[in-house]
Amino acid sequence: MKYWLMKSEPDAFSIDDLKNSPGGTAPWDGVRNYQARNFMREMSPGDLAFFYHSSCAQPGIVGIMEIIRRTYPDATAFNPADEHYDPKSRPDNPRWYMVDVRYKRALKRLITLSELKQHPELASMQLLRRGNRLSVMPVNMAEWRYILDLERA
DNA sequence: GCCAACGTTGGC
DNA sequence: GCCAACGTTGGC
Repeated sequence: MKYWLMKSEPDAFSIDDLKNSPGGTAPWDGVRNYQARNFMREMSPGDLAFFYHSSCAQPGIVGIMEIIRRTYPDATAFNPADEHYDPKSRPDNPRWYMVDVRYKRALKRLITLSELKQHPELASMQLLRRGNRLSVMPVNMAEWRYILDLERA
C-alpha cells in the first residue's frame, strides 16, 4: 500500500464536498499536469491519501481518503463546456486520467502548511520542496506516520 | 494582488 | 533542440 497527498482548492472541491458526495466517493478529475497524472497511474485501490486544501486562508492537510479505483480516462477533458477541456485529449487516445476516491475521515484538527514546515523530520517532503506546484504527490510511510502523530499533538 | 517557480508552447 | 514568451500554481 502506498500513501499520497492530493491538493484541492476548497472553493472548488473541499473535504466536506467529498464527504457529502454519494457514498462519500468522487472522481478526482481535472488533473492536467503530466507528473501528477503519472503519480495517479501508480495508485492502487486501498492506497491512502491526505486531502490538502490549497489556495485558501489556511492551506494544509484536512483529512484522509482512500483510493478505490485505479486510473481511467478523465471525461472532463473531452467536454468543450468543461473548464478542464483539452482538445488534445481524445476518447480514442486519452491524455488525462483520474482515480476514484472515498472519504475516510477528517483530521481532528487542521495541520497547516506552516506547521508542517516547522518539523525538520518533514523537510524532505515533496510538498515542502521549493517551488513545488504538484497537485498529486507521494508521501512516504515515515512522513505519513509522523503527520498522524502530529494530529494528536 | 503580487510574485517566485515551474511547465508549456512555438519560432527558429 | 534551444530558449524566450507566456500561462499557471499557490503561498503570502
